[in-house]
Amino acid sequence: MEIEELKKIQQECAKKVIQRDDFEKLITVGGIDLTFEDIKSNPTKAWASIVIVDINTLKPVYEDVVEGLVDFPYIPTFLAFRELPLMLELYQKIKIKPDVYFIDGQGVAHPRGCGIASHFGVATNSVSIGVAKTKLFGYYKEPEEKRGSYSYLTYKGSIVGAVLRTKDRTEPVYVSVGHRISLKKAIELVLRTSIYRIPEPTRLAHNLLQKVRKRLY
DNA sequence: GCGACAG
DNA sequence: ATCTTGTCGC
Repeated sequence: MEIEELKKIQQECAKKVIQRDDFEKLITVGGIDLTFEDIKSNPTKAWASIVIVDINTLKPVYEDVVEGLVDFPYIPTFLAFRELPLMLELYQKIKIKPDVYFIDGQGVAHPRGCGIASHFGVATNSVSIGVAKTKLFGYYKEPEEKRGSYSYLTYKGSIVGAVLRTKDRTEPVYVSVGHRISLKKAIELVLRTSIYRIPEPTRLAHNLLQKVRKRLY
């Protein structure tokens, strides 16, 4: 498929994104992550996992894994075309749906307004938030060193996300609206679910995958 | 033209 | 994302 067509898909997706709170409750949070058996080869075997935690205890209440083949390469700004298919398989498989999903990567903090977190939210019509470890798009000033402080990610005068410190004196994470939630709530939720730098749902989903990849699970 | 560039 | 042990700092 041509790159231009993929751009159009992202532009259409961006039009559907809802950047305001559109949910009843926010009790369970699911973190989704992917890992690859051999990132050098294409296609490569991969696994997607989800760990759902209760917002009050931050303890897992459900976890699941799916295995599949990924044949699309990693191309900056087109991550969704590589990782979304397996995430959607996982979505279909899970017996319990969380109230909100944390997706590794950007939401609307994307050149065409539809990073993988927004793409996932729109595709499944669910509430989603993008939580990335590094920046893809936008400008910002370094937030204060204390946990909870943040600065906005901006582009051409508009706010596209936030750079949030989830732990004192630790590198911040990049939060942006995925779908059906406001940036304000997204920031609050990521902070509330963070004990370490990476919020618990995502951190646990990542840990689970490391075990799966090493056949320890 | 040059630099940046989620995972 | 992944390859990898020890090591520095809270």
